[in-house]
Amino acid sequence: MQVAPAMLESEPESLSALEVESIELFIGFFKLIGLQKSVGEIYGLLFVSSRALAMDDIMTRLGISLGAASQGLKVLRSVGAVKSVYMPGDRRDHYVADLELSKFATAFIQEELKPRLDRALERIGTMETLASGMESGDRATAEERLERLKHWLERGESMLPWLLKFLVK
Amino acid sequence: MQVAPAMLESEPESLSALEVESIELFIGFFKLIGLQKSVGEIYGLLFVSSRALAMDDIMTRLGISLGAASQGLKVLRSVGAVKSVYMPGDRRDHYVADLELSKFATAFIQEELKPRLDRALERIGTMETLASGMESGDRATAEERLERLKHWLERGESMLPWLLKFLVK
DNA sequence: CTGGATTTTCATTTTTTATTGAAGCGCTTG
DNA sequence: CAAGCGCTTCAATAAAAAATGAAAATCCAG
Repeated sequence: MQVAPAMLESEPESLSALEVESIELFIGFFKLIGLQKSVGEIYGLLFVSSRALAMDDIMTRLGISLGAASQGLKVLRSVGAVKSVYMPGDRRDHYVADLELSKFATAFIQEELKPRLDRALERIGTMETLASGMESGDRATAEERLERLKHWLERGESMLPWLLKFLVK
Repeated sequence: MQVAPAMLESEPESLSALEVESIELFIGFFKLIGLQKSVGEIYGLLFVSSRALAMDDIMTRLGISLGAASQGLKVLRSVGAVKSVYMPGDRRDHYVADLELSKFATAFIQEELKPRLDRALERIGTMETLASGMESGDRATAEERLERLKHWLERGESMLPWLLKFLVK
C-alpha cells in the first residue's frame, strides 16, 4: 500500500493558496468585529468558492470539528453572511457566501455598538444621580466629566445612522 | 473558630458606587476597542477621581496586582489616555485621566483599523495574482468577488479621515 | 556612592474563551 | 415505522489571553 510521504501533520485536505489568503483575510476582519476564528475561516472559504459547500465539506477542508462548523454556520446565518441553497438529490444543506459585505458592518453596529452606547448613556444617568449626592468639590469634578462624556457619546450615537447609510451602499 | 463575618471576598478597599459605575462603563468601552479589563478599570477609576492617584493607590483600590497596574498604566500612557502629574514631596508618579475621549477613538482607528484595512488590500493584490492563474470558471467567480471586496474596503478606507475628523471634535 | 523606594519586566499561574466530539433530536426514506 | 443521515447541543478539554508577584532595573535623597 502506497501512502503519501510524511503527511500526518499537513492541512487536512490541502487548501489552495487563494483559499488560505481569503481565510486569513476574513479571520482578521471578523475578529475585529468580535467574531471568532472558526467563523472567519468558514466565511473565507466560502467567499472564494464557486460552488456551494456542505457542512461536511467545510469541516474536512478546514480541518475543524463538527461542532465548530455547526456553530460557525449558525453565527454566519444569523448575521446573514451566508445562505443555504438547495441541491437536488442531496439531503445536506449547502452554503454560499452572501457577498453583501455591508451586512457585517450593519450587524456589528446594530448589535454591538448601538446597544453599548445606549447602555453607557443609561449608566451616565445613574452616575449623575450618584454624583449629585457628593460633597461639593468632588461633585463639581464628577459632574463636569460626566457632562463631557455624555456629549461625546451622544455625538457618537448621532453618527451611527449616517455611518450605516454610508456603509450599506 | 471566629472569623470576621463574610469579608474574605469583598472589594479590597471599597469603591464608591460612582466609581463602580465608571469602572464598569470603561471596561465595556475599552474592551470594544480591544483593550483589556485592567486598563478599563484603571481609566474608570481615574475618570471620576478628583485627585491624582499613585500606582499604589490604584492597585489597592482596584485590588489588582503590581504588574497589572504597571502594564495598564503603560497602555494608557501610550494612547495618551492618562498623564502623570508632579506631586511635591512625593517620589511616586501620580496619574490623572486625560479627558479628551476622542484620543481612544483616534488611537483605535489609526493603530487597529487602518493597518488592518491596508493589510487586507495588500492581500487582495496577492489574491488577484493567484486567481489569474486559475481555470476560467473559478477565475471569473474569484475575480468578481475580489473586485467587490476591494471596492468595499477602499470605500471603508476612504471614510476613515472623515470619521477621525468627526470624532476629534 | 549607598540604601531604600518606585517601577518595570517576565516566567508562572489563573481565568477566560474557543474547540471538540459524543449524545441525542428530528427528518427522510426505504 | 425503523434505521440512518444530517445537524445541533453542550459538557469536557484545549488553547489563548490576562493577572500575578518575585526579581531586576531605575531613581533619588542623603
